[in-house]
Amino acid sequence: MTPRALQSLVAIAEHGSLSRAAEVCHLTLSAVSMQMKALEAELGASLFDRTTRPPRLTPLGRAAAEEARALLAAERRLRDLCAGPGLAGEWRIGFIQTASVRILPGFLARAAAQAPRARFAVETGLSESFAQAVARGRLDAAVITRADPVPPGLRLVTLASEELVYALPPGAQRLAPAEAFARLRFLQFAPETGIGRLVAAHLAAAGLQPARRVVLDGIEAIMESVAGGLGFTALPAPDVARYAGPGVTMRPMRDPALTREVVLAVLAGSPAEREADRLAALMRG
Amino acid sequence: MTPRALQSLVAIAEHGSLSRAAEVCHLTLSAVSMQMKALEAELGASLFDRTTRPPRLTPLGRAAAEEARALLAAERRLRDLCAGPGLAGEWRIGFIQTASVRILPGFLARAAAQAPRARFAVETGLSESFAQAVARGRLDAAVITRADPVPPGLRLVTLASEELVYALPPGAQRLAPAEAFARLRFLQFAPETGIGRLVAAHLAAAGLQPARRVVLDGIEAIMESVAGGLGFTALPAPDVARYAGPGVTMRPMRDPALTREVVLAVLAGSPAEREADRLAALMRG
DNA sequence: GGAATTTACGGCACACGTAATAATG
DNA sequence: CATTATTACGTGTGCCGTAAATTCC
Repeated sequence: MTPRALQSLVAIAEHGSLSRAAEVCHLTLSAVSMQMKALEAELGASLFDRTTRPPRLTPLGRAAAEEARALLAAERRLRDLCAGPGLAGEWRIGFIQTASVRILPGFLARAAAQAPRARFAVETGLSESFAQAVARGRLDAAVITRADPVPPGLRLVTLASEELVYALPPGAQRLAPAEAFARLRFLQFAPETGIGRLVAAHLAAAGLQPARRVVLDGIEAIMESVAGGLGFTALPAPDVARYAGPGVTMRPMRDPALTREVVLAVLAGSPAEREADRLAALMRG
Repeated sequence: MTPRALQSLVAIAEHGSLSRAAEVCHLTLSAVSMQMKALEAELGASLFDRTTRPPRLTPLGRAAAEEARALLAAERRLRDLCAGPGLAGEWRIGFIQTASVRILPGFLARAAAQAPRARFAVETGLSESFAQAVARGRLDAAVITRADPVPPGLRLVTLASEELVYALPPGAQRLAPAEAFARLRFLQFAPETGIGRLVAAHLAAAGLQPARRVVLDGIEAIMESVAGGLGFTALPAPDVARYAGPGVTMRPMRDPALTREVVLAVLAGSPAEREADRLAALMRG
């Protein structure tokens, strides 16, 4: 049951004789004859009626040729999958929350158009666990917030650099940040997230002690709370812009400025590293 | 790209390492390693990330394993098609008109239940051309009206013996056949058909000369015409019974009696001959 | 008799096991 | 240091081409 024998069987079904099939397959008539004999022996069935010249396919032989066609089509699909240029295969990619909203849809759309032989199994989660998953090979790549130190073995490709800004609730437009920390609730993004960790470290380094603090684990929830006057926050400017309600004001951070990098993380030395730039290009748009 | 190598690839995808795959496939670790190396060379793609132990499948490798699964499933379908007992394959069978109405539906229903691995490509036509088609191998079998002499090389299995009867129109119940031939139109089934030929030969042998004759090529059309009073006819009793309208009377032929045999014709010596009895059993019900 | 298929035979390629070596965790 | 994979090497299987024998038309 070598693929070549099945190819010959299909050729016989198409051309009606072993000799013509042999020509088409660039084989000797003798080789084709032996292939068919071996095939019949292996399948334990008679595929040909040999009481006539040329031998005719039996009903079973015709059906077998049909199945052989399907098998050969599967083989061609396998070859095509690997042969073509560009991204191919099943990519397991993690996206942090902000990226799943701002990057993922465009990425999938562009990938479907420009890399039709690639499929994507996407999951959402936190930067830290994604970094570990990429390092361990459970994921091929992940879009995360860059955190120092860079885990060893990971290569990072920057997708975007985003300035963090304060978002102040309605009625607090004039409030200086220092006053805000004294007088308002600080709505803090959960510190197990990349952004949350960055903000917490920033506060500690700048010696900023919020009078009151509420920890939330969703950006949209935080911004809705800001719009509702519950307090202020510090988040990437694009997210603030995305979710800011009426009356919410955006104020650059000057204590000092803080940016977060959205990066694509891949395992250094892995095959994914060679495709990292291509993936990043699809993610940037 | 031998099937065994693909089997190994799938096993690696399932079990996560070459060594476990080798166990499962009853192969040496070395053999599996070489299979994968050969596979990558043939496909021109790297399926494994070998910077780690055990090597991990690349995204392309995972997708390739998926396609390999499909290919192996196709192989299993081919084996299953040929392995099982009973009728299998694609049978090209011809049915004459009367058989297509009275035998074909039940045959297909019983075959679907009792021979699920068989498919049937059915066509309708005339006994004579079907006999030729079976003799030439264009059809595997045909249900036809037996005609003497039996074409050489054909084997016939009787499915049914049907008496031919006269069908007389409303108002002619009392008419003796001899009178009918003198006074009524004879609605004759087209003589290129098996029944038509039989009837024509019978008339000639019995010296019966219809006063007027109309040739039609459909049994239903003939019987509708009889019911409409256009004339009388001679047809197999089951067909007359099937289509007889109100007032139509059936009268046995006594000049002398005439029967037609419905037979299954197969090519002697062909693989189909070995299945002829099984086919006939499915046709008789 | 002639075309097509099957059988016989020889060579070559290749898949696999054993064993030694290398690389990763 | 143990586990796992790769490389080296030898053997046997089996695929295929050439050529002779056979079979059907």
